[in-house]
Amino acid sequence: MTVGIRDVARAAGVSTATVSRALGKGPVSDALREQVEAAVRATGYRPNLSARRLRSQSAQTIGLIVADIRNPFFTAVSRAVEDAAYQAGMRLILCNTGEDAEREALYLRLMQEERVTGVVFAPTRRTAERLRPEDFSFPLVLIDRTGPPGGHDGVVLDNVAAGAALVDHLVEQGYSRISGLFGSTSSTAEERRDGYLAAMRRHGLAPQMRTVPPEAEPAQAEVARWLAEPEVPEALIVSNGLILMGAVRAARAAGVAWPGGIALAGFDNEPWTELVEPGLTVIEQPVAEIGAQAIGLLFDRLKTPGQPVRKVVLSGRLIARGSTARR
Amino acid sequence: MTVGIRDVARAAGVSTATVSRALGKGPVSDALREQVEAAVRATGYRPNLSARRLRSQSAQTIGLIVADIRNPFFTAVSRAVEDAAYQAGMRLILCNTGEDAEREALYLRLMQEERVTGVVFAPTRRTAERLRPEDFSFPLVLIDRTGPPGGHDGVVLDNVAAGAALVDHLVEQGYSRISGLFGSTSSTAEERRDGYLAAMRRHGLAPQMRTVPPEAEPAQAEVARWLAEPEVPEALIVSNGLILMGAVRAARAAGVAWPGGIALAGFDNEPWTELVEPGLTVIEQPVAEIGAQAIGLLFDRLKTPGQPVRKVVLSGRLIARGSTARR
DNA sequence: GTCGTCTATGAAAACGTTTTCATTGACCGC
DNA sequence: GCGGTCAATGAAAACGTTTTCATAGACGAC
Repeated sequence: MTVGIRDVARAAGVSTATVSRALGKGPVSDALREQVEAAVRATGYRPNLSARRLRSQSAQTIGLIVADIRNPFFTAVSRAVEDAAYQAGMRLILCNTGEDAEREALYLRLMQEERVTGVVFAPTRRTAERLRPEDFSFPLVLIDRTGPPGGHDGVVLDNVAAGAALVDHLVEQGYSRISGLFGSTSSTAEERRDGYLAAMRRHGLAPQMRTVPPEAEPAQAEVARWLAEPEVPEALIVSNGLILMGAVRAARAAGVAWPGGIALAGFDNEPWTELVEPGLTVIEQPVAEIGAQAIGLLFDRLKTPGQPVRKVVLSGRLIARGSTARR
Repeated sequence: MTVGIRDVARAAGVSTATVSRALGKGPVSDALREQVEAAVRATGYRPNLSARRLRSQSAQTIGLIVADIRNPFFTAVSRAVEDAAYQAGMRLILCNTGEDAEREALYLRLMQEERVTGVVFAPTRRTAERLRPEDFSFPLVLIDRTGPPGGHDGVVLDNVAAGAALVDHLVEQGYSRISGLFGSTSSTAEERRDGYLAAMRRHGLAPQMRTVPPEAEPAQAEVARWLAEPEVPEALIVSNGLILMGAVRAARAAGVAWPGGIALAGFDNEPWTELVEPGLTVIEQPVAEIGAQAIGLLFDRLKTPGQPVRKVVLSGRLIARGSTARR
C-alpha cells in the first residue's frame, strides 16, 4: 500500500495541513516540523507529484522540443537547458520530432496536457509559420529556428552573417567556384543560404546551390551524385553538422584527398571535425549560451507576461582548419 | 480560464462520466460519442494529465536514467528506448546523472514521486551495488551496467568476450606489448578489463593497465602523460567511445602518425571512428537492440511480476580498421 | 480587564479527472 | 405479461495533495 500525507499526519499526530506546511515553506513551529520530519522518515513517505501539480496548478516543468537529439548541436543545447532548468528547481521533458510537422503538433498538444510552465522549441519552418501565441497557455521560446517576427521570444545565431563569413573566408583563401548545400526544413538553413547568396553577389561570383533533408545519409548521396558530374565545385559550404558528415563521407568514398581536394566548410564545431584530416573549417555556435539564454527569456516572460517580444541574436565564430587551406 | 471536462459535458448536454467514457474506451452510444467529440472541438478541451494520472493511478510514463546523453552510445540507446516507449503509448522522462551517485539517488527519488510505470537505468558501479528491488515500487531494468546477480532485470553487452576479442585481434595482427585504459566508474569497464586480462594471460603476455574517469578530457591527459614516458606501449585498448576520443587527441598532439604509430582499439562504432584516419578499430554495440530489449524486459515484468530475474547478454561485433593494421 | 492583532493549527474545500454504484429502459425467454 | 439480464447513462465518490477558512490562544496597547 502506498503511504500518503494522511499516514504521515497520523504518525506525527498532526493534521495533513501541517504536514504540507512543514514540507513546504508554511509557518510551522520548530517542534512540529521536527515531528513531521521524523514521521516522514519513519513512513518512507514520498509526495505524489501528480496530486501536487493538480492542486497547486503549477507543474514546475519545462518542455524541450528539438528535431533530433542525435544532432550534437541539439545534444549540447539540451544539456545547457537541462542544467538551467534544474538549477531553477524545474524538471525537463525532452521530445524528438525528427523534423516531422505532425509530431511537432503532437508534442505541443502533449505540453498543453501536461500544463507545463513553458516550452523551448526548435520548430521546422512549416510549423514556425503557423505558430500563434494565442494558441498556447504557456510561454514558448524558439531556438535555432525563428518564426514570423513578433510572434515568440527566440534565440538564434546570426545565420546570415555566418553564411557570409564562410564565403568571405573561402574567397580570401583563393576559391571562386563556391557551391552551397543547405537543409530543406528549417528557416536557419534558409538564412545561411541567404548569407551565402549575398556574399557571393558581393564578390561578383556565381552562386550554385542545392537543397537536401538535413541528415547525413541524404547529404552523402547528394554530394556523391554531385561529385560524379562533369562540373565539380572547388569548394562546398554546407548548413549543418550532419550534412557536413555526409559530405565528408561522400568525398572520402570518391577518393578526394587533401590538400588539393574540394574545400569543405560547415557549421557546428563538433569534436570529430578537428580529428578528421585535414581538420574541417566550421562556424562554432555558442551552444551553452543559446540554452541559457532560452531559459532566461522564458523566465523573464513568466515574470512579466506583457513584455514586448524579444529575439536574441548570437554571433558564431569561424574556426579555420585544413579543409579550406589556401588554394 | 481553462476548460475542463465539466465544460465539455455541459456543452454536449451529458454528464462528465459520459465525456470521460467517450474519450476513453468506455461503452457510449454512437450518437453521444459524436456529440461529445463535437463539444470537445467546440470548446478546445485538453485533458489535464495530472488529474488523469492521479485518479487512474497510472502514469503511462517510463523513466530513462543515463550517465551522459552526450555519449553517443547513450544517445543511440535513448532513441531506441524512446521509440519503443511511444510505440506503446508511453511518455519518456530522460535524466542525466553525469556518473554522479548523488544525482542518481535524486533521480530515482524523482521517479518514485512521479509514480512512473517503470525505469530503465544505467547505474554507476557504486549505485548498482546498493540497488535493492524492494526499495522500488516500479520495475527497474538495468542497461549497459549490471548490478549484483539476481537483483534486477538487465541488458548488457558480453563485455568480457568483447575485451578479449580486442586482445585476440591485436595479437593476431602481430602486437604483444598491449596496454589497457579503462573507465573507473562502471561495472562495464571492469568486465572489459577482465576480458582483457584473461586474454593477455591466455596469450602469455604481460598486462599493463590504467584507470581514468570515462570522459574525453581526463583520458586525453592520461594518454598524453603515458606517451611521454620512456616505455610506450605498442597498442592501446580503451573501454568506451569518449576515452577513445581522448586517446586519439593525445596521439595526434604527440605527433603519432599511422601506419606505424601506436595501435588503437576501443568501443562504440560512432560515425567519426570511420572518418578519422586511418579508421579506428572498435567493438560495435547493438544499440537499437539494447534499447528495445530493455523495454521488452520492462513490459514483461509488468505483465508477470513474479517472474524470475532475467539478464539478456548481447554480443558485440569487431570492426577492424586501419588503427590496428598488421605490425 | 478588555479589545484587537497576530501566529500556529486543524477542518474541510478544491483541483480535474476516472471509476463505482445505482438507475433506467430495452430486450429476451418463458 | 412478467421476471431477469443487459447496455447506456448519471450522480457521486475517490485519487493525494495544497489552500482557504475558521478557531484558539498568546501577546500588546490602552
